[in-house]
Amino acid sequence: MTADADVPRSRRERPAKPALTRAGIVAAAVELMRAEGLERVTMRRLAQQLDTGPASLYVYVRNTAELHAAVLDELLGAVELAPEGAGDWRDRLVRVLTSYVDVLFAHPALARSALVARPSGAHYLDLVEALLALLAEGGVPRREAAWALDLLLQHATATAAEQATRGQDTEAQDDWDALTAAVRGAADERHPQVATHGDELLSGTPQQRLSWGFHVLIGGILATPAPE
Amino acid sequence: MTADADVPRSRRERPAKPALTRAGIVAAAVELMRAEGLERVTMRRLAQQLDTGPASLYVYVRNTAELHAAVLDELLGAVELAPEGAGDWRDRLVRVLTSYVDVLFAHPALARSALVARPSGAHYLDLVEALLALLAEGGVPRREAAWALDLLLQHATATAAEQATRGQDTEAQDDWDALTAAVRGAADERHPQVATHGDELLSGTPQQRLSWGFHVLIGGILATPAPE
DNA sequence: ACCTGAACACCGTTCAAGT
DNA sequence: ACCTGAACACCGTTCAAGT
Repeated sequence: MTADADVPRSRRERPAKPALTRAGIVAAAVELMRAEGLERVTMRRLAQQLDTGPASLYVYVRNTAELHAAVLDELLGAVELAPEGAGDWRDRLVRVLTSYVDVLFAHPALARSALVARPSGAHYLDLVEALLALLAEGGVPRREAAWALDLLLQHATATAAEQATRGQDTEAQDDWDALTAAVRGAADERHPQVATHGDELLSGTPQQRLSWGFHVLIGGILATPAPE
Repeated sequence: MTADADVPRSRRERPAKPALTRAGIVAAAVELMRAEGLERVTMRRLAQQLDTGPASLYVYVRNTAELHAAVLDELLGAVELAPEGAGDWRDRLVRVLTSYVDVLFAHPALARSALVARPSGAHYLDLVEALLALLAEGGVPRREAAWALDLLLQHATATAAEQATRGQDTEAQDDWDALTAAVRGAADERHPQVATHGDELLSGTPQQRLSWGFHVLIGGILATPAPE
């Protein structure tokens, strides 16, 4: 309080503009995303929020993709890496992955960016560590475990990216409608298999499919040796 | 030629501007993408190419996402649905999927859009039909086949989206460098598993990993009943 | 009825010039 | 040395007004 004495009045009207730091920028980006969604986290809007010009952000962040990656890693801090309760390594593996998907589900567009620019932040490394530990506990050999890691994370991330877009967007519903229409309308001689599988193609909840996918992968991983 | 007689000279200076049609727009979009990449296939640039204003395109295409979906379906016409040569259904399944990945590899950004807005065009339906036929041939029950379809296509599409971005972009190399640096630097007590798996995490060619992924999935699919 | 000029409301990124 | 105003080169989409 007393330190304000030598700050000019004009500067005290609003809370002092905090000095820019990478951490401050990322924190503001997270806040902005929670408030308005990732698509609003642009360099210009974020700069506005921080009471500066967009050029200033480039001192601390290489580009928009790097900014989004930093936001993602921040969120990954919420993943449950050591789920409580009983269960063998498979159950715990699925629970960690499901927690990861939950985090991505809550912030749609982030999952998409995770598919494109693979993260490499501290929280992501923690997640990798936890998953590798569970695979090791299950006796999965090192090479298979390393490759399995990518497969499991890919399934989780891609599912989040797909579902996330579907839930929110209005036009995602249009996509779905178009697909169901295409499936239903495929009862011609060109697509007999599509017609036969019609109901099954549209069946199951996202949760059921995600869970089945994880079990398919775990089963396959245990049974399929990597080359070399 | 003689039909040109009653066309004013000013209109004959350049080749007659063809009437806009959805097919014409999509064809021009494909051409533009082959020449300059998907990121250049914007409404404005495409309109310029077609010698009109961007607003005119909205008469035939709902939005940019739909345009890109139409371009993707066009390209999917090149997927090898009935690969020649011997091999059981698994081999042929992997070959169809690999052909699909090859098509996406050739046009990076398209794979990303396929993950987000699930296509529903004619060529996509042909692909689905071919995959379901192979799964049926392998004795996979209807429900499992329907769900497996999504799993297989998701793996193929996501891999293409990841790899595609990595190959081209300059900053994708930066991502990779950051990741390898993170893995190499993880030899601390916080990430012992990452350190242990260091070499394996970075091992294998994209082709080896893709192929292994398909075999993991096929094995898992055959062994994992869907719920209900 | 069909088409589109012009406008609205934005973007990312760079760099010369300031402090 | 550090920071940033202003500019460059773009976007998607809408709608009133034209033919």
